Amino acid sequence: MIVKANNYFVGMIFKGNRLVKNTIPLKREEIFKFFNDEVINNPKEEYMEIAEIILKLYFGEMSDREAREIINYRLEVPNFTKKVLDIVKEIEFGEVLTYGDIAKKLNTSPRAVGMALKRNPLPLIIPCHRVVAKNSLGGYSYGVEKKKFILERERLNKRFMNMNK
DNA sequence: AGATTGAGCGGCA
DNA sequence: TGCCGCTCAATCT
Repeated sequence: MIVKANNYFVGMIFKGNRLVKNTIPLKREEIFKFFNDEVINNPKEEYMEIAEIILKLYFGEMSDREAREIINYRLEVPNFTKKVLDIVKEIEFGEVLTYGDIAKKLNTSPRAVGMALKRNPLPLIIPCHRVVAKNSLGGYSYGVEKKKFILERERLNKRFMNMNK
C-alpha cells in the first residue's frame, strides 16, 4: 500500500500487522518508480501513524532507535544481510561508518556490504544511509541526493535529539 | 553451476 | 589525480 502523509507518499508492506518493507517518503512523481501499489485514501489509523513516523525519520526529527521501539516490524532478509543490518542498527544518530568498517567486522569485502545494504527492506528504520564510502558518500538506492539530505538533517538535529534523552 | 554485477578499497605511477 | 586488480554475496543465464 501507499499512504499519503503531508504531501509525501510512503510505500509500505505489512504481513499481518507487521511492517516488512517500506520506502522513504517520496513525491507522487517519484513513488511509482520504486513501488508499484495503490494509494490508500483512508488508511487505518495505525498505518497512518507508521507513515508519519517514517516521515519524521526522513527529516531527522525522531531517532531510528525510538522508531524501532514503536513500530511492529519484522526484518525478512538472508543471513548475511541480517548480520550487516544488525551492525547498521547500532550506528548512532548523526554518526556514520564506512563500507570497509563493516566489512572488517564481518571478515568480508566492502562490495558485499554494499550489496546487503542495497536490499535493506526498511530504509530509515534501519539507517543504511549512515554507511558511506571512505572518500565519498557512496551510493543510495533512492539517489545520493536523498542520502545527502538525510545525513545533513541528522547532523543539524543531533543536538536537539540529545536534549530529549 | 557458471558468469556478471555492484551503494567499495588499496596500491601504484 | 587516475587506473587497475581484488573482493564476494546476490542476481542473472
